[in-house]
Amino acid sequence: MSIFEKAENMLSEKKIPPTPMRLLVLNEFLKSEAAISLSDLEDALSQSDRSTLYRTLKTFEKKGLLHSIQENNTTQYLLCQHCGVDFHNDTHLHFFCIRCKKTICLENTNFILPRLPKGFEVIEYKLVANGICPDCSILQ
Amino acid sequence: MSIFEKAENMLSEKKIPPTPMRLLVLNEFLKSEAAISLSDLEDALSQSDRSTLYRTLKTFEKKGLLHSIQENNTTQYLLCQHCGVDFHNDTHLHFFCIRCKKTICLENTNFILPRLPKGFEVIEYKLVANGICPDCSILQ
DNA sequence: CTGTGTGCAAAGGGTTTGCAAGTAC
DNA sequence: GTACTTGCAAACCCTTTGCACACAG
Repeated sequence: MSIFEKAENMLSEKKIPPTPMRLLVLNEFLKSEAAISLSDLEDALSQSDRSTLYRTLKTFEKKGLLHSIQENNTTQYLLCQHCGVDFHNDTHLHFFCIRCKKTICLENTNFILPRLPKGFEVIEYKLVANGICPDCSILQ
Repeated sequence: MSIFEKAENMLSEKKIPPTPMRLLVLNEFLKSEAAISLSDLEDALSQSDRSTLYRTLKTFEKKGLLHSIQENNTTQYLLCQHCGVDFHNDTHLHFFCIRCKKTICLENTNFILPRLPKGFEVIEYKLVANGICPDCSILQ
């Protein structure tokens, strides 16, 4: 299955009508290991319009294809692992490297979630650690 | 001990030279249960200059008096509990209410932190849950 | 025809910096 | 005098929206 077919499948799974623009954007996420911000996307798809990219990201997030983390004064988007429409389930840790400014998901780092005080209804967890990633650590 | 004296003590503990401006800002944090953004601070201290407030917040954060969380497209600052200069130790959960837009610390919700893959050096955790807080939940 | 997606332009908001004047040691 | 603090102004960047046009069912 090509990456293109994979993208189409992912969109239809999430009930997102596929368009060339959306396939293009989703391909960027499939190619990337790190989180992608709107600016990153503009750079990668320089011929595309910013507001279209913005709305594409919002659509993807709303439909549970992407989740977002705010760090470094921007919103960074990552592919969801186990999210549904209007339902996010990303209780794993994200890592933001203060040197290379990349954000990645750390799979297999699920937290044992604490019990919250009565009355708090959690919709979504956004768990970030920042520090220095292995690549930047080696470079000293 | 007055709130004013308390603020002075806190500043000197963190080796931050006390100025009227800084005492004013710290008082806002001592009065507030919720996180405070730069905009909030501007509203509360409307006679003060934005960049001065901005630099005050940055100084406080750097010295370990405040820590920050990014949510709702802004940086929100909260009083640290156990942080030192250039050393943050806030592994408790923060809660951002999507209705009232307030962010608070949930004390006594320390996570059992997962073991990270080799090579990742964590400087600081920023753990946020968003959802609906008890106050807003009651209001329906 | 109607709802959806896209492109262009602009507004809005938050963050950050340069510079000059003021203050403290 | 020197270092630090503050105020003013402006720049910068990211996010968001309005509107018109294109496209698909």
